[in-house]
Amino acid sequence: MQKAAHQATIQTFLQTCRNHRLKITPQRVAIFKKLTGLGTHPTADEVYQMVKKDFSNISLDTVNRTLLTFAEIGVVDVVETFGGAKRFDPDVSNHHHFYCIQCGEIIDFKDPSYDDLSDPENLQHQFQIISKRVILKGFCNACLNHKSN
Amino acid sequence: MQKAAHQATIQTFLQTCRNHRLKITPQRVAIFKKLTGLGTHPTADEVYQMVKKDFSNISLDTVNRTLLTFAEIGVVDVVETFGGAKRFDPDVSNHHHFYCIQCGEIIDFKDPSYDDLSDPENLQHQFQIISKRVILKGFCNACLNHKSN
DNA sequence: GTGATTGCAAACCTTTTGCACGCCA
DNA sequence: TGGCGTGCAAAAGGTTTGCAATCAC
Repeated sequence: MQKAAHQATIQTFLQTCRNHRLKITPQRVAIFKKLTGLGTHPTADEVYQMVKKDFSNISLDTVNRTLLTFAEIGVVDVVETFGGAKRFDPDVSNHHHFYCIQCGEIIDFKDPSYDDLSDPENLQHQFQIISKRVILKGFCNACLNHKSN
Repeated sequence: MQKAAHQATIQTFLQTCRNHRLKITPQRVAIFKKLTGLGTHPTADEVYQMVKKDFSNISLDTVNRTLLTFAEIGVVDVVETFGGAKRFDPDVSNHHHFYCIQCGEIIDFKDPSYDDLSDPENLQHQFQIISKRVILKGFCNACLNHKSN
């Protein structure tokens, strides 16, 4: 639950924007603030619905473009999905994902033994590996409980 | 390269259809045959383009629905993507993926040390884990070569 | 001031749905 | 024969693009 350690603060966010010559607009700040502390992996539309509460005339396009820009500068990650809309992860630290094949929820988890996987023999000489993530598939707690009812 | 071991033969495919009370139609057989031996992860439209050569009046809808049906009965997998169209994997055996963040290509690889990851402590009691896959991100060989040119 | 960014609208791509016809079991 | 599966068309959902007005620097 040490979420703070995984996510950029507003100060580092502003600095990241400056480093990339990106203008600091109210829209970008509002979107960034909504993302901090989220434990979920919202779609652009979900972010739009959240931000709209504070910023009633923001457009979905802006949210979309902003999230893609954030992904380019490393403020968010685009996470793997199995069809449907793109999903964004405000937690860019090293972690892994559990995907529920029933409800589609993506659940973050940490596991030290997954964090130091070695580079595979047959790839490491020809490919440049930047990140490694383990994806588990199965049924989440909530869906298992529904089934038994 | 022992692809044959990883994919269903036409006989087991037909049996799988029967087991699931699915009718064996020329469209389904044609789609299945195009998928066997593929080392790639085509979209529905890519499969449609391939099958159309032999089956000129098949519709994209049928290909789409067939691939979803195949996923339900375990003949193909829906693989993780980072936005864009669904991609299907005819190889349903245990393997892992390298994702090139430049060209978007998904490259299969095998790695025995990745195959026996233990279930994570904090999830295994509440979640039912069905499969584990490692996703590497980075630059593939081809993209590295383009960059240096 | 000026170039990046925004909001709007339209276009585009992919997937889903409804329906009548046809074909497999 | 009966019902599943197909092809067509339309709709829906998500993303991208072009453009004029606006805003941050």
